[in-house]
Amino acid sequence: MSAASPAVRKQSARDRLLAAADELFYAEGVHTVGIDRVIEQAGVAKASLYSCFGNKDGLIRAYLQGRHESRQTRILTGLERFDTPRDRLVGVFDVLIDYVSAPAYRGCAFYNASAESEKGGVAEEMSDANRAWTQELLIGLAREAGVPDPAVLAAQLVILYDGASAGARLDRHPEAAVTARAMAAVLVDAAIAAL
Amino acid sequence: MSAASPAVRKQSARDRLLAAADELFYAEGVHTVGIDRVIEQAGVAKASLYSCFGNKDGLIRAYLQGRHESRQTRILTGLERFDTPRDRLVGVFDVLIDYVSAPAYRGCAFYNASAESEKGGVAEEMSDANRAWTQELLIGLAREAGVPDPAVLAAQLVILYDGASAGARLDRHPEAAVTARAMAAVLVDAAIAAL
DNA sequence: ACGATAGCAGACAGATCTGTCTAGTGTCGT
DNA sequence: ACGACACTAGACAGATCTGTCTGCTATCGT
Repeated sequence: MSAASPAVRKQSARDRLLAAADELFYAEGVHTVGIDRVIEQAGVAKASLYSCFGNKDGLIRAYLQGRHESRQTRILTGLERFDTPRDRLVGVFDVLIDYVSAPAYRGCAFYNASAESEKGGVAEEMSDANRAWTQELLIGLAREAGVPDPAVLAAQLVILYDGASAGARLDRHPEAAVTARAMAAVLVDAAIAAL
Repeated sequence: MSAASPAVRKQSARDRLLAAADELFYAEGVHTVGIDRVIEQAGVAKASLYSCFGNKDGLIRAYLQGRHESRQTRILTGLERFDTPRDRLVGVFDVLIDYVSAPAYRGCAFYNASAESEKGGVAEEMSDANRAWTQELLIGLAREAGVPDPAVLAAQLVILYDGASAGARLDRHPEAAVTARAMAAVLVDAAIAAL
């Protein structure tokens, strides 16, 4: 009962705003969706939005930051059920298959956001951070698996990952992710066998 | 001279409009760029735009149709220098490397356009046509190469292609395409060797 | 010479978007 | 009881966007 959490009553305006932005921005695009739509769905006053996030760019940043964090936990917890580094490397694609199979899947939130933002904006910055995290995750797993050149394997897996993500989006079907998982398994096993 | 070409003088308003739209829409997004920017860059009256294309959606459709056709010729002519079906399959990735290495490269025009358009719109329709063409091209080349299952190889190459395209965009560097080409070569050779 | 066609210039309507501001409400800790 | 705080409701300004409309000009085929 410390003074740490000031508003446990229902949900702060900030949280409702973020939830609405997450849904609308992802489904229809950060530029297509206007401020009014967000505050209406969140049931929040416009002044609250600007008090919490400064401006629309701040809201977009928070939206992408939230996507980044939820993706990290989704992958990390999804990987817990696998025992070996080899299985975890391939398991990243199992998590991806789940993700792109959701009916609401509309591609990579970071790619989408930067496709409709200007060069060098918030979207690019957040996307870079997200990609760096993925790359390091894969390199770390590859190193644990003891493959000769972890960075090379990781680069190849990133291509499969991006291809699966984009393909599932454009085809509106998760098949590409299933194919990518199979390709990733072959690649990982070959790299491990090359010891 | 027949009555076939009515305006050889300089360049029709339609052509200038299309050139301006191609540049601006690709560089900044179909939704971000307004009609006024396009007509200003084209040096054309607003009424001409609406007389030529009906509305903005019509201009977007024509822009994507133009991208589709120029991509077809770029790939087809780029493939002419290769002699065997095997080399042409891998050659698709050589053409891709050239494309993503251009400083103005900003990812797949169809993905970008559909990322900022609503579901079921023009962008999706044009993207579907473009992807179907690519898939059929790869299946045809794989069949010519005599691989056991052309559709499977084509599906795998599409993933590499999409991954290279998206990766080069997000990393702002063509490296992913080079890696994808190497992966494609391994895949194609393995499929041919499996005869 | 004379329509027909294509194009230009720009005002205008109506919608929509971001961001600001005022004024008021309810809840908390003290 | 009271001040601080978070929030609400909505008007408002100013910009921007799509699309229409009027009026004018130049060129081309016949």
